[in-house]
Amino acid sequence: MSTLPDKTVERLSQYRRNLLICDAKGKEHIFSHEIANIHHITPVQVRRDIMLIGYTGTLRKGYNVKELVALIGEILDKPEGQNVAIIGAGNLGRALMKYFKNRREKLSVVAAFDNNPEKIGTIYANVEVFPISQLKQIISDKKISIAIISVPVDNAAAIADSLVEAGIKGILNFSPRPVNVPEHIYLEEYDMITSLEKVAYFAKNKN
Amino acid sequence: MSTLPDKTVERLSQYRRNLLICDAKGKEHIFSHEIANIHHITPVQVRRDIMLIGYTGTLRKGYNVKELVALIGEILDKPEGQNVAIIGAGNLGRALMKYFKNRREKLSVVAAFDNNPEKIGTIYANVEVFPISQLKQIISDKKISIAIISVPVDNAAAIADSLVEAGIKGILNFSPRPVNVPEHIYLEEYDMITSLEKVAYFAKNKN
DNA sequence: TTATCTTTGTTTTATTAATAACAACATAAA
DNA sequence: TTTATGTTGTTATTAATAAAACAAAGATAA
Repeated sequence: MSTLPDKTVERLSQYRRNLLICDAKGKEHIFSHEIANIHHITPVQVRRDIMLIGYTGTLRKGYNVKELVALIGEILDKPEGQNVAIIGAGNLGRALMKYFKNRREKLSVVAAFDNNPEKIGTIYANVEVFPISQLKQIISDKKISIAIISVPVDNAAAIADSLVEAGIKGILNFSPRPVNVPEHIYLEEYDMITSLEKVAYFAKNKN
Repeated sequence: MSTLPDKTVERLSQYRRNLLICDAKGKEHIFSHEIANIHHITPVQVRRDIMLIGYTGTLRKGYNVKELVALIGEILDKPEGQNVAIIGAGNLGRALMKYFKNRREKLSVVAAFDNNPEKIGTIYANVEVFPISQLKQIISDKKISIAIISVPVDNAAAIADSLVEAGIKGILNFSPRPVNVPEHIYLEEYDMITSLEKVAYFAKNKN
């Protein structure tokens, strides 16, 4: 499977989340327009995404929920799983730990890091907090390939450098300043302030 | 000014953030390629965005930092300011309160809401926590036009309904299930799980 | 049996966003 | 004075994304 479009990957993740809920409710089949309604998009978009991953529904019943979930899993997940570290155990870091706890079988938060001595050694949502000085060691020991940066903005750049050095493969940066990483590392930046300012801008002119 | 492209609005918010840092450092002028480097985009993109808001730099010195910040403010901000409420004072909610504290003159978090009796009446990052039962009253009293949803996923839909009823103009939803709001309200959804799964997908095949 | 309805899968078109190309201009250097 | 350099502002092109259009197929009902 050649790499899928960015936006399709995002939507597949979202489809799966809600398909799992449908499955838990005992729903066996689902139509493209039902999926579309949940996500505020068009049914065509849904069918196109599903086409791209090579799944085929049945004409009268739509898509088999379990099968579709399984196939999205094959596409998105790495069979042997991926381990995640959260750098920064402040409010945001802890929110993330709770969020991701037992969320996905193939994606586990296995360590957190912080500089605050009071936090080191504590366990939150099953995740132990280590000192940042041990970053490289533990990333290697625990075979961590993905990191989430949730430290204050002034520390983000240094953390990113350490992560690169430690051999991380993907970074999700929540700090509001972009970080620099080499080409071979996948970097996703998300900035809450920008999201809020965007809402403010578009809400400004609403009657 | 007709409405700007989505992505341009996002970038303007980011430009401003970093221009303010430049200004604080005493930097008076900045070139498009300097801005571009910070944000990992092309100088053309920067110039195009700046063109769209009608600002003009000088040929040899680039853009005047203070002037550009002021103009972005005129574009993004509402002159009389906008008030924000955060619904859900858990880890994520508190992270947001801290994040936005004194961040923008024209965008102030003026109330938080939660159902937990222990949290009600407490003040975090200068923001008081009110019971959700008072949502409508306080949104009206404090002239709040923007809300951030950071409650557990099962409560998000009901909160969204209340917010709509309370006359909110824009919503930023951090819960992982999309909410339904009428057309006349601006809705931005952001889902951390999707971001992480996206990083995992694209990092998966890195060597 | 035939017609109708509904839904999928896929191609075509439209929209949005990013990039490239380049003229205009000011400064500095020759 | 003339040429070279580097930057902006803007138009043109390309790429990415979403939407529309529609054929195919199977179920249902007439």
